[in-house]
Amino acid sequence: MTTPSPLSALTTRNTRLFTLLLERELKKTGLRIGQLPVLQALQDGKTLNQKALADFADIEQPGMTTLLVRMERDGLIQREPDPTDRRSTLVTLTSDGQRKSRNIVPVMEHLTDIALKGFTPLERNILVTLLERINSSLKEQL
Amino acid sequence: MTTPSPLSALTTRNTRLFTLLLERELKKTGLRIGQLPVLQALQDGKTLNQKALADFADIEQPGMTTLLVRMERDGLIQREPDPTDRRSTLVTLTSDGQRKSRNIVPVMEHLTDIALKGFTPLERNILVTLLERINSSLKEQL
DNA sequence: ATAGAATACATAACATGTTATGTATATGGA
DNA sequence: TCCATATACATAACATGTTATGTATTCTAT
Repeated sequence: MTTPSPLSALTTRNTRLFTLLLERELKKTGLRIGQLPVLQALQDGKTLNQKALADFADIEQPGMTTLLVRMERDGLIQREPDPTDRRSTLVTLTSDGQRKSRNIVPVMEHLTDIALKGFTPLERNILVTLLERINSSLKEQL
Repeated sequence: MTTPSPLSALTTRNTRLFTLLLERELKKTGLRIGQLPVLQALQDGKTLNQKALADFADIEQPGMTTLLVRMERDGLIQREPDPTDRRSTLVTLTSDGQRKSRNIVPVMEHLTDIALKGFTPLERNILVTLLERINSSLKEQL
C-alpha cells in the first residue's frame, strides 16, 4: 500500500516484508509466525498459564485460546489444569515443540543480518534509538 | 512480543502501535484499516477493477474480493460489470465512500505528528533513509 | 462467612489475510 | 479459425487477530 504517510508506509512495508520472509523460512521448520511468542515464552521447559502467554504475546485472551488449541492439535504444546487454581490452564512445550523452537533464533538472526546489510554499528544504533523514541511517543497515546 | 531480534521487534511493535491508534481514530469515521488502500486508490471518482485494487493494496485477489464484498455491503463502494471485458468488475466509490475517504489524510498526518514528536527534520530524514535501505535489502530477497 | 468484584478461560461472530482451486472470458499463435 | 494459455473473479478452508459475552473459580472487604 502507498499511504499518505511516508513514515507509517515505510514501517508497515518493512514489517510486512520481514514477516513474509520470516514466514517463508519458518515454513521449512513447520512453524507459523503466530506461534513464535508462545514457543519463546515456554523455552527451557517453562510453564505459563494462558493469560500470561496472552500478555507476553501482546494479544487478547481469546486469540491466545484459539492459537493454543491449534498448537495443541499440532503437537507443539501440552495443556493441563493448574492444580492450585482451577480456573487456570498450564501450558508447556512438547518435546517436538522444544525441538522446533530451537530453529527460531538462527532464522531471526539470519533475517536481521539480511535486513541490516551494509549497516554500520552506528547506523544500527541510530535506527534503534529513533524507533524506540517513536514507540515511546505512540505508547503514550494508548 | 519480545523477539530475539531487537530490530524486527521494534518495527513490528511500531507498526502494531500505529495500527492500533489508526484503527481507533478511524472507528470514529466508520472506516477500517483494510479499507484504506481501496479508498485511496478510488479517490476523485477513479474507477479500477478488482485485480488493479489488489495490486495497489498489495494483497492477493481473493482477499480483495472479500474486502470489496464487505465494502459494498457497507455502502462504501459500487461494483458493476466492465462492458469491455466480461471477466472484469469495475469498482467506484459511492458518495458516502468519497465523503468518508476525505477523513483519512488528516488522521494519518495527525498520527504521524504524534509518532515523530520531537524529531528534527534531520532525524526524520535519517529514519526514512535507513528504513528505505532495509526495505531495499528485504525486497531483494523476495 | 459471604456477597460482590475480579480473574481465567471458552465461545461466537466477525475482519482481514493466505493458499488452492474452479469457472468464465479473452487472447495469441499454429 | 481454434486451441492452449492467460486473466479476472469467486469460493472454500484455514490462520490469526478482534470485541462481546458467558461460566466457573478465586479473592476481598465487610
